[in-house]
Amino acid sequence: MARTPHDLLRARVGAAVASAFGDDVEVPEPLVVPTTDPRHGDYTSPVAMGLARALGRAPHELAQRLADALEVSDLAEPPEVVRPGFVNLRLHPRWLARRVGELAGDGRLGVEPATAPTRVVVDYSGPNVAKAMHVGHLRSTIIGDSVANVAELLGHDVERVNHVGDWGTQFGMLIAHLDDVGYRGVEGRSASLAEIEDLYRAANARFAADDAFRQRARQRVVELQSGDPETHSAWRWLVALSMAENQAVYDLLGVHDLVVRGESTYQPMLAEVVADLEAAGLVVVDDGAKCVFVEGFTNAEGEPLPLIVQKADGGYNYDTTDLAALRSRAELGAGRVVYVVDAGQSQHFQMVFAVARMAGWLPDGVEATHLAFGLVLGEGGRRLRTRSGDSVRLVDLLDEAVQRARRFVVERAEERGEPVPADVDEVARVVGVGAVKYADLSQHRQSNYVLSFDRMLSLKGNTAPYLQYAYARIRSILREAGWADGLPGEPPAVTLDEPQELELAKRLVVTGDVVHRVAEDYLSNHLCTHLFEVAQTYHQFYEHCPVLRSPEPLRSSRLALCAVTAATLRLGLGLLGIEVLDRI
RNA sequence: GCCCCUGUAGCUCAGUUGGACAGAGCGGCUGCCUUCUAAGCAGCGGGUCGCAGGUUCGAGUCCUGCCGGGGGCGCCA
Repeated sequence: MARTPHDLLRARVGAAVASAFGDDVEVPEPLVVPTTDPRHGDYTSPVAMGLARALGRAPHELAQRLADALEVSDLAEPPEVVRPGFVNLRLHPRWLARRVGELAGDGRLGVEPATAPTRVVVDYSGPNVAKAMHVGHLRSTIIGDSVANVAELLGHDVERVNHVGDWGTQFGMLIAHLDDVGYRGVEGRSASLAEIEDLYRAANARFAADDAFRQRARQRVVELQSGDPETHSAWRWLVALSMAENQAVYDLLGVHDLVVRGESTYQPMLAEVVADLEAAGLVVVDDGAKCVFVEGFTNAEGEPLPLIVQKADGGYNYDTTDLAALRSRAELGAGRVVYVVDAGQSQHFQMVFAVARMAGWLPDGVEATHLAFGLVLGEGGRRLRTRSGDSVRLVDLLDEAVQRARRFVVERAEERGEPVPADVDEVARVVGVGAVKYADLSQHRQSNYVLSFDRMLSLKGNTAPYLQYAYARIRSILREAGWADGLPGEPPAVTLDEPQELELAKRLVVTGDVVHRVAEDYLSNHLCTHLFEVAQTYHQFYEHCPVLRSPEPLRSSRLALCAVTAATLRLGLGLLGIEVLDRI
């Protein structure tokens, strides 16, 4: 049983409705909502207004009956019935104080495990072989990693899968081109990804212009698919080089446990996938291609739009691969499969999910979700590009953020006449990368996201540096008090006499609600807002309530508030994949 | 042409399954560093929630239409 105020009040109001109006009334949702205006208390129940019509009574009267039946004296002030028919609830300081004391000894900060843990596959990042990761992969990686973190905290069996683009017709031309420029049989040599990208561009150009080359490229695809050793080893060389370079990005981002299971993984299953679809009577041959038509999807001419599962030339495409991957994941026991892929693919995923359901590969209990996200835009509101028009490489973007953070730390030290900290590189990395991640995650996932170094590193407002700074400040106090390694024994009694203490406690107590909400809607910006509010409320507390200078037992009570705040920030930022520092 | 997303303060954006007088941050202006990190805090200004209808006790939120922005639309992934 969750013990967040929202959950508790929901249960109490539910019980009160049953006792006041009988079990058979249909209870209008929501039972309780947080208020927007503190004058209305902390939470309010609008159910009386929802019941007014069904029961043929005035809302105000029903609200009064509800309030009379409501048993909340242990956690809230007496309910207040107001105007149209709201029942307002204000949390009792004593309850809040006790709850904060409990959180001080709770590593989960009141985040209860999921009631029905399942296997969750999170498919994210998905870079392409022979291409440097660019900003498009940034959001997928950052968002996907956070989704996985949240699911993990709730006790799900989480699998982080990197569906790398390591297969396809493009390898035919690339390998054919390698032959011509002297790369044949030189798998031992090293090459930068930039070099490979140049080769890729050149291959592309030739493929478009040269018939003979096109023929050889196609031949190479056939050889690759049939497992020809020489072709295969060239392919493996490309994959290995690409992934080695990507690894640097993952290291910088602090992304771990991401298991590569690329498109090539599913090659052996494709023929069977198509055969099974045919056996199920779902396949229609159209212009030589094997198609599955899905109701409700049309093309630009208004004609039915198919998912093409086998091309006219016999080859497979990513529709087939994604079907095979989804089927495989369901077979391996996934209860939920989450795809973190840009919004441009949403029709594709809708169709893949639909076909998988038609084929019976996705039982009703298995949930497939496309977590769509918007584009990364430059400051002008256009797609982010370099001056030369290329897409921005992820390493360059992250490096710039880290460099800017470093410059700030150095400049601040100079202003204060202090030496530059010895760990300036570490601080710069944590702050710079954290800023990039937070700027993304604090934005609504579906909207296009305007990337601005100035804003994400502005160090003021709703940014990672602000939160990291708040954390470091708290840690400084805890260190001073000897609390840095944990509580000195049992959680101390907490008192909340100052308004700033009370406000802080109210924020600290709802982390469980917030995390569970984010686990459901996958909108990390709600978690960001919560952390920002916690930090902001903490800073107000910090200004008005001395901690170390206060006499006992007030000192310990305030230290407990500090400890819970620090732990909340660390937990929350951790869920976002953002590190914290004891000193900044 | 069809489908999806989107339009909220000068700028960037929040706004929980419809709930009370729409909120932040940035930028602008004014104060606060012999006191636990001023990357902070306190305060002042600023919005016909794209437009028009509709549903409802109640609409930024739901429905319809229109206007503007983004993305997608059969053998690339």
